[in-house]
Amino acid sequence: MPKAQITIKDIARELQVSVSTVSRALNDSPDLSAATKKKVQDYAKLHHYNPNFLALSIKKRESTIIGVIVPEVTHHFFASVVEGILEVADREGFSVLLFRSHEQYDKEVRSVQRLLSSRVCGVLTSVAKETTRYDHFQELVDNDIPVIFFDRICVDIPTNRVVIDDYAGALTATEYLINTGCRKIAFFCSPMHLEISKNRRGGYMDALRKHGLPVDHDLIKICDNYDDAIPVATEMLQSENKPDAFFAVNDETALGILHATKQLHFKIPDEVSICGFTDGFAAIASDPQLTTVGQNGFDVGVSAMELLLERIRYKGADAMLKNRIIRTKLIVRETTR
Amino acid sequence: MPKAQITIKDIARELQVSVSTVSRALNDSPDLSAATKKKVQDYAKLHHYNPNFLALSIKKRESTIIGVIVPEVTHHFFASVVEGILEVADREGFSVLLFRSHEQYDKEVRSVQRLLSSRVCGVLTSVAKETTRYDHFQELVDNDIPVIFFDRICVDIPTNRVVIDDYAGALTATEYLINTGCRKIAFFCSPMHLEISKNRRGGYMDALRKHGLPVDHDLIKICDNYDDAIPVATEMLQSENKPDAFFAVNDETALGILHATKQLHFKIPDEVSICGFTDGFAAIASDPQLTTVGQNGFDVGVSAMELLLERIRYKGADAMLKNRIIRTKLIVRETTR
DNA sequence: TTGAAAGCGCTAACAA
DNA sequence: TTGTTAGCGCTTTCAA
Repeated sequence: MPKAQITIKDIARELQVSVSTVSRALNDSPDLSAATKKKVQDYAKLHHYNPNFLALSIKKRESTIIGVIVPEVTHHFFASVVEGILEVADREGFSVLLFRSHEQYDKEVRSVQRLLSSRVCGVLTSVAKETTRYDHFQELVDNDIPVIFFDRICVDIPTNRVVIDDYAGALTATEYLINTGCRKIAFFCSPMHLEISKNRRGGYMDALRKHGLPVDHDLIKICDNYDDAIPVATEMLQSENKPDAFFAVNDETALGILHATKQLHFKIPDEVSICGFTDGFAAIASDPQLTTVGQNGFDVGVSAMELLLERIRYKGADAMLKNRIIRTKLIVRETTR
Repeated sequence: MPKAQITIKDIARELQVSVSTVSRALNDSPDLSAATKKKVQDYAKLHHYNPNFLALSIKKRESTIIGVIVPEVTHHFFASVVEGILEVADREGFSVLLFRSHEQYDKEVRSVQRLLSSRVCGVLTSVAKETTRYDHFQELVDNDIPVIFFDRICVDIPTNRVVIDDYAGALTATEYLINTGCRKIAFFCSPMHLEISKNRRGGYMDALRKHGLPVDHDLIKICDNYDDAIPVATEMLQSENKPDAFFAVNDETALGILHATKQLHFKIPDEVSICGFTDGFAAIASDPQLTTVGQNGFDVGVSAMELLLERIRYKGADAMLKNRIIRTKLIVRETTR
């Protein structure tokens, strides 16, 4: 923060009025002569006066900066969420302090620390894969800073959450696979301590049960990225217990499976069906185009931000432990029958 | 910023010492008895004291928040840049206030305004497509706030820049197409007022000239996204003047062209070669996999942030109008011979 | 080794 | 209608 920008004090001095007069004029206070007000406002505009948000925050003990921590910015889903958040924030006059945990616990803790020191008025976050303790988030709550979890939520802390309807999304997708004739459906997902993994697996399993299909645990793999998916899928496809369909926790993984399947010259979707989760641009770019469960990240961001605004504005209105569920949509393209 | 967090004043009161003692202890000042220092530090730790960055900034007249404005967070390249920035920022103790212009001039102006009010210590940005006036950026410079442009730079303002080597990238890619036998190479790019368009077109044209090929302006289109590319490419492929290669300003556009080409059943790469620019995940997901000019967004972000740190730390060291050029790398995959 | 006090930019009683 | 003043959390002279 170099060469100080112009302050109300500067204006007061130049215009030979008191700082409070300037403050009132700039805040368009009613008890002020129109002439004075105009004089000050004109001068301010002319000299590009910008209110110092830092001073304002410290004085009014409330800031207009919200903190956001995401695991990874380059993941299409999280990038969309951030865009949704920025959209609402911009409209409502808030700014966003962004952090990336890179899936690491200690980075997440450090980010929370900075957020605390920055006196943000709220935090929106999706927890890192590595994280299994939640004291840092609890500290935010203890300091009365509203926390909204989205997607990768933390069930230990009672607060607002915005989740994708993982269970329903997985159930619908799996049922679709079953209804199109698949019988041995493999499931690739993230580590099981994450709620989204539990929920998606729940949907997957219930779909199988509902249709009288056995749950084969050899068909369930912890594998959630492109590179790892290729060898894992290859091995499964060459085994005795070859699946006739794959359902993956994200598009990258599904596309890795697709790659492996094509290399082994299996017909898609006739011999092997594949379904992803997310619906990023790559799902359209692939050939055959990927069937996937679309999760609208932008809406998640918008909802999370809206929930936060409610918390900030009607703080009296107790609890407000509202949750929001964002519906998914099965987008059938070419990797399923 | 709800229920005030603990302050040095609270600590001073509880410990029956003065605020200056607390301040000194927390800053590990040498002229203080070890006992007092320890007492204060222990108390602070125990009670989760977090220094108030706002107060600090206002007092020291320097903040540790940098502003970043990108056109779009969901574009893979920009998301990578943001990650690079966050990486260095985190390591060096800075926080990032993120804005998205959504390619709109007025949003960009509003973002700069907020950055000014937030008293950030520097700004990293890539200008919106819509932007043709630069007063808002000039205002940052006028207030001695270091501005670093990356990728979509602004040549009117003398400051640091980090650019992709667009010219060389385009030249290399075009030459590769020529060397593999392509003779009628179409070029799809963004609006011409952007420097990146000029530079990439420059590389494209120079490659043609160097190899004695004519520049056919019917083969140059302003078209830079997936959806628009499909009809435009389709029409070209059905015309008399059918190109035997396409070079596009980004992967999305190249993938749109790929889609159109496949629909018309042209053999790729034998009848039609395609080359993109960026190298996002979709380039790997596509089939055939996309040949593209890889631009390392992460490195751009890292370089931009490093340049900013130099500016902040050695502000005396005059000018420092260093630029950084990030090299591209032609990644040959399956859409070229 | 410690404390008192001023001041960063701003707002909001309280006075005038 | 306007000014004076205190104070938000903190650092930093200057004194003690």
